[in-house]
Parts: sequence; structure tokens; C-alpha cells
Amino acid sequence: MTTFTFKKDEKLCSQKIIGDLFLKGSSFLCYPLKVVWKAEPLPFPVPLQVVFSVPKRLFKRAHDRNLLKRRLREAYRYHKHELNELLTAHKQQVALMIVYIAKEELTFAQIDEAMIKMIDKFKKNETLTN
RNA sequence: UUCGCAGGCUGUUCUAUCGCCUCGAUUUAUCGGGGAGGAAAGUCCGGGCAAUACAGGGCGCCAUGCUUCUUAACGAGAAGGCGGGUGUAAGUUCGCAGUAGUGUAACAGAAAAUAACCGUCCGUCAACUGACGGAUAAGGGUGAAAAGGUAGGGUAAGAGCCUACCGGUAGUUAUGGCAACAUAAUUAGCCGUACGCCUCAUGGAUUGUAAGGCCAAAUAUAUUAUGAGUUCCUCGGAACACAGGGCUGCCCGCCCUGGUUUUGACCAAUGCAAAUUGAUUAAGAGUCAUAAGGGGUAGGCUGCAUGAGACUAUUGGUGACAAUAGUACUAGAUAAAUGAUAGAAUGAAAAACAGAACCCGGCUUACAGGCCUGCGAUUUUU
RNA sequence: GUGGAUGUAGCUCAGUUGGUUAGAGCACUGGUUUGUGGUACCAGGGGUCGUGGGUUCAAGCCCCAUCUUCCACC
Repeated sequence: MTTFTFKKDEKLCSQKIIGDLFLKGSSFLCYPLKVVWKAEPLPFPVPLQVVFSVPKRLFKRAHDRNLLKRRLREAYRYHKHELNELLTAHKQQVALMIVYIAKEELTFAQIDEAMIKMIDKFKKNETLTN
């Protein structure tokens, strides 16, 4: 059964884990997205927690960053069930960060496409490490 | 009609599907309610709230600066006054305490404020060229700025030196105005400008909700109790002109900490004494274990949204605004919620600036399109 | 959130109390020296002083607004 909800439990809020991600996490690039991830025990019974980030360096206005983060979140919401299934099968918990690195505002359709591509790539990586 | 000026308002709406934050209900999965702005922005001011500080004195620093009013308060706002710039006009924009004292004004120019370079006049020498001494601010060129302007009298020549008119300054009086101030009369002296320092009045303690308060895993641990172990080291008071820190921007002064100096429980010996030497008792701590336990990290709760509030109406006021009555409760997140897709309406195109982070009052800046009110100029018609 | 700094030639910086024409080093261009290049020497070009207003006779400097870049604290 595929659900499209996106509750608080699935967001990564702990500053400690985020700090850890940047120190020890592995990452790959999939323009216009950059993904940082790490297998990590999480405080909630969910397969993965995720953070979305749009750098202030690229978009000065808070309003533009908000818009892009919302589009990212929306795209993630539609496609995350694939990752969920994969990780529950492997019985793993993963912390994930998705950084937007394009310099211009992309439309929802473009971001959606990129998200699908990214998830494919992630699946391959995941199977490799196991 | 066209072109303008001023002020105000608005800032897409609706439906379906999938979602987000929050509150409530039933109850553990559903249902219902609510969910960004006029600037939420810049952080330029003011206030609330909170914590800390606050024996006192002197000096300094910063802000404001025409008048009256508004306001919780302000460096904000309203109305008015005076002066300058700009526009045909409606308007718009900038400035404003005091002058007792004191400083500066490059270059140019004789001189930048107790002015003599040229010129004019007088005297002496000299002898037709001038030299020296004096008087003189009418004329000349320089400059951003040149010693009130014009006319007449006056004089050796001139000059507010005198007079008339005009301009300006200061005082007095009258009228109008709450006042700034305006108008008129009169008197005085004969009158420069700009920017500072300075003086006067009023205000200013510091830090910000990541403030502050509460609860509290894991790990380490102050302290206390009990037990075990050990004899290496430490202990209290006073003074100081030394060092560091705090009150505070600086000084005085005061306080704290360190350092230095001095003294030191009891017994015995020596000694008149001061003191010196030797030995001793008692108690506690540092180590380990167990228990209690405080502060406190991750994390959570609170602060946190009923307010100097908002909207509507009436009344008062030129206005900022105030008073009275009624209405509803209207974001509260915490790596941070409002989005996506599809369709419809208006439209040429859903399209401007832009996202709450403790809360209010202002200011400033950004802003597509649309609407309303008042006023001015011009043209045409009547 | 709070507080502070910065902007001047292509680059790195001076320019302090407003005053004549905004300087220095490197870089650039031309010339001299050399068989050639470098070095050295001589000369030259290049600036809306971040932007827009204001004060003043006069503004890179003073005042106001705004933009850029950077830093500190928690």
C-alpha cells in the first residue's frame, strides 16, 4: 500500500545527526540535486528521515528558498514509497539530506523528473553497499 | 478632453484530488474549526516584557533643538510660523535653540576683518620724472563672499561725516494670535557672510525571548553518609604604598582574588625576657567501593499571543487623534507549517514586491495591475 | 536574532582635521639599451571615488537613504 503522507517523524530534526551526516556521510551528485546519506539508527520507527536544503548563497530571498523547498518536498512525497520498500526489505534506517544546487529556479515538472532519477541512482548505490 | 498634483483603498476568486502545521471532539483512526504581509523586509528610532547592575562625587560621551498640539513613548506624526530652492498653477522640497566667548575661510587678491596695491588729495624735499611723510574706503581688478543702497549737502580730497528715502538689526509700545510670529508706530546705533568649537535646555544604566523560568536520559562528578585503605602533602588570622579584575567610558573612592610580609595549638629543654631547638596530641581531606545527592548537557515544557489590540457606527476636533457603544477571538511554527496537480471565471497575460520567528507604535525602502476622492493648468463647447 | 566593518585604475592599497590637477606598487602601451628576449632606464594611457539625494563657494572626505561583499557573538 502506497501512502503519500509526510509527517513530522519522517523529517530529520536532530542537529546531531545532521552534523554527523556532513562529517561521515557519503554523497553523490545528480544535477540539480546533491544527496548526502548515511545508515544511522533513528529515534523513530521509520525507514528513513530526510532534510531538504536550499543554500542561502544561491537564493538570497527567503521567499524563493521556501518555494523551492516546497517543490522538493512535494516531489519527494510522491516518490518516497520506492525508497521505503527498499529499506524495509533490507531492515535499515537511513538519514538523508537533499540539497538543491541549481542556480536558477526550476519548475515543479523539472524537479519531479530529477527526483525520479535521483531515487534510481540511490537504489543502485544502496545495493552496492550491501 | 489632455497633461499633472495631493491623499486613500485593493493586492485574484471558486471547485476537485493528494498533502503540511495547529486546536477541539470522539477515540486511535476519522471528522470539524483556524492557518502570512502591506510592507511579514531594512533594523533607523521609541515603548512593553525579562535578566543583570545600581554607597557616592567629579569629568566626559551620545541624541534631540521655531511654536502649539497628538501619543504609553519617541529622534515619529498633525496644524501653524519664518527663510531658501523649484513649478504657469495645484503643490513640492530643504532648513530653523543661544551668540557671551573663540577659531577657520584654500587659490586669487593690496586687504578675508582694528583693509591703503593702483588711484585721489595735502605737506616737505626736489625740479617737471620722482622720493618721503600723512589723509582718504568715492573708482579699479581678484574672489563663493569686499565693509548697507540711491540722491543731495559737505570736504584739500573723501567718507553714515550729516540729511531724506529705502533695506536690515536690536529695544520699547499698540493691535491680532494660546504661541512661534505678523502688522503699525517710535527710539537707537550706523549695521557683513558661512561653517565649527563652545554655551543652554531636555533625555539617555547595560543586555536582548537563542532574554528569562521549569523538568530532565546517558556519561563524568562537587558535596554528604557508611565501610576499606594510607601517612607524602595542605589547613587559620592580620597588614600592604604590589599585581589582576569588578562597580563604569575615565578619574577619585570602594570591593574581590592572588602575591608578599608577619604571627601562630599544646608540652619539654635553654634563657630574666624576646626567642631558639626538640618532641607530641586530636581532628579532617586527597584514594577505592556502595548509597544519597546538587548543578547541568542531549532533549522537552514554558515564555507564546486578549492586545497602550482589531473592525463597525456615532460624537468632538482644521488635523494627528480622542471618547462612547457594539461585534468577533482572528497564525503560533521551532532546520521552522499555506504547497502541488487539474479545471472554471475576469483578463492581452494570473502576472508585482515579497514569507510571521517575543509583542506593539512609527520611519525607510520594494511593489505589476486596478479603483476612489479632492485640486490645478490648458483646449473645446455652452 | 544582535552587533560591526568594507567599497577609490585590470589587481593590491594610500588619500586623517573638506581646498587648486585624486596618488603608489604590480600589470598594460610606446621608446632607448641588446643580434633576440629578459633586466634596467625614459615616457604615456587608463578613474561616473559602489549608487541616489542633501549641506557647502567647494565633497573621495560631512549628513541621509540604498546596494554589494565580509566578519563576530549566541
